[in-house]
Amino acid sequence: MTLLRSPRLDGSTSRDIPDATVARLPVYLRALNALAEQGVMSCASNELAEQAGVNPAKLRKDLSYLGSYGTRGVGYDVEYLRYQIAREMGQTQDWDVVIVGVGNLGSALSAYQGFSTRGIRVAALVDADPQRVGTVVSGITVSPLDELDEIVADRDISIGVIATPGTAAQEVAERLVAAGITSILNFAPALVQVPDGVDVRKVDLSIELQILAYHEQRKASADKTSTDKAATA
Amino acid sequence: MTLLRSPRLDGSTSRDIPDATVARLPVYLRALNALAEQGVMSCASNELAEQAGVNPAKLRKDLSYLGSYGTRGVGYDVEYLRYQIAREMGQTQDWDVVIVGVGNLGSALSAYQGFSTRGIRVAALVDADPQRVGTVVSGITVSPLDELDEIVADRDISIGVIATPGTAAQEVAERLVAAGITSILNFAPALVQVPDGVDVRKVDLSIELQILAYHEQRKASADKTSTDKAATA
DNA sequence: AAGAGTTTGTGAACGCGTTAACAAAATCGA
DNA sequence: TCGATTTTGTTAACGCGTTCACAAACTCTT
Ligand SMILES: NC(=O)c1ccc[n+]([C@@H]2O[C@H](COP(=O)([O-])OP(=O)(O)OC[C@H]3O[C@@H](n4cnc5c(N)ncnc54)[C@H](O)[C@@H]3O)[C@@H](O)[C@H]2O)c1
Ligand SMILES: NC(=O)c1ccc[n+]([C@@H]2O[C@H](COP(=O)([O-])OP(=O)(O)OC[C@H]3O[C@@H](n4cnc5c(N)ncnc54)[C@H](O)[C@@H]3O)[C@@H](O)[C@H]2O)c1
Repeated sequence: MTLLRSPRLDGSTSRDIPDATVARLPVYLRALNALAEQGVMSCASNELAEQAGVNPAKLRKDLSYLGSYGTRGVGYDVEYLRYQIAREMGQTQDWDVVIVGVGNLGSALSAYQGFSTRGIRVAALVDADPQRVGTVVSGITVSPLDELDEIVADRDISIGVIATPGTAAQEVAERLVAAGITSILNFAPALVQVPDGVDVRKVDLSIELQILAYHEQRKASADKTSTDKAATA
Repeated sequence: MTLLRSPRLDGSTSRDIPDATVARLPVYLRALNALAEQGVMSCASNELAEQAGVNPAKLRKDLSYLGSYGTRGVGYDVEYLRYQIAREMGQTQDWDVVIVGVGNLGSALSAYQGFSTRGIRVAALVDADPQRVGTVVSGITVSPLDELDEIVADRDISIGVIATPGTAAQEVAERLVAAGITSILNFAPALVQVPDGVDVRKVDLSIELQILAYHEQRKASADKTSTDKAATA
């Protein structure tokens, strides 16, 4: 018998779920939604894993951290599993997000319709530029930076997005934390330091392309090597 | 003596660099640029590691995959190391990129000035919508999907970005591959299947926020638990 | 009721990435 | 020149994540 999980009254587990698993649960959720739309009521780990693009063993191991929601010899009930993952991910409620920096990227994020089906709602937009403040972007009026504290407090927002230039990122992070934000998604190419208890995730689109460029270079030089070899042979 | 690395004429190494290391090299590059701008000529692994936000041992281990570019008792020459990493990453040349899907996100990416300093150049924009084709976005005229093949061939583009809705992602990926693209950055919330030899990286912004929401939920329930305990005590 | 077939949940092995620790190699002062 | 000091490059231990493989648990057929 394992004592790693301690069940709670609401059915959720207190045991930490590995980071790698947490990052995949939304993928499973999406796969389950796709199956549900196709009218599939039940599925085996093989099918769900294929939909999600992962190894079936990995899928089963991931799900085992949540509990035992399948039936041996049968598989998983699509709707039931979907609900269990959604609950574990906190998707039974909507999470309000404030975006700081309403430039090209901030505007694109505000306009994105796909967040709502994933339990994310862009609740407020903030910018330092007086020219932008007061303008309406995707139906939301852009607020000045000064009002960050009230916005976060009034709407009980806990997640902030930094979409300002890198030079402003640290200052914005500090203001977000001071306002009560405890989770930050940072798009600026800059390291932000935050106190313990505040989560920061960074998305660096330049690096993604640089990694691809690296692999392209390797492919190119490998081609060259084999061509050279062929020429020598 | 180690035989893991086989030096080449141009000084590059043929040995595979671990994925985790490749993903950090651009971070080191950025840190070195920052130091160079401050007029720092030389630095120890400690200082560079702090700038980059990583463990010094990790930094040294990462750099050791490239070669032995430091001096014991002294540290690293900022400019020399910067060049070595840039060369390893393929940043001695510019990499042209084609963006497919010039909507909110595609437009934001096209407008981004930060790519150029990282060796990335948005060379072409493609969209399926006749309304968008022919319009000029960030100084680039949007081309129809039909012209993808010529664009990729003429400009010798090897990297493609998918910024279309998820439903179009697989089809777009196939057209990119058919056109000769061998690296894809996919922003659509969909799995794309590609032949061997084609690299795909996926950026899923919804998932980033969902992961933060998960941790928020855990913080909230942990608070609740401790409050409960305090109340019981 | 029992046996054949199916599929989950998990123990165990493996591999990759991280980190600590230290020998090797350089500088510096006497 | 030599010993003290600094800092790299690397080895070894550790931990996390992935994957295999299989017993346990379920269904279905006879
Ligand atoms: N646009 C992209 O595709 C892209 C790609 C990669 C990285 N990024 C990064 O994302 C961030 C945003 O990029 P962008 O293209 O939207 O930039 P942008 O210049 O279009 O917008 C930045 C916005 O931030 C606001 N701002 C500046 N300082 C501020 C402060 N202290 N507080 C609040 N708001 C402030 C500006 O007024 C502006 O509206 C940048 O850090 C950029 O490096 C963007
Ligand atoms: N905007 C965001 O902040 C955001 C956030 C997360 C994820 N995404 C994802 O990024 C992708 C793009 O998002 P967006 O907000 O820019 O969408 P969008 O609707 O604004 O733009 C999509 C563009 O793709 C074009 N398109 C459609 N089918 C095409 C095809 N077959 N070939 C070429 N072009 C085609 C459309 O004409 C349109 O211009 C989507 O998959 C979305 O889910 C966007």
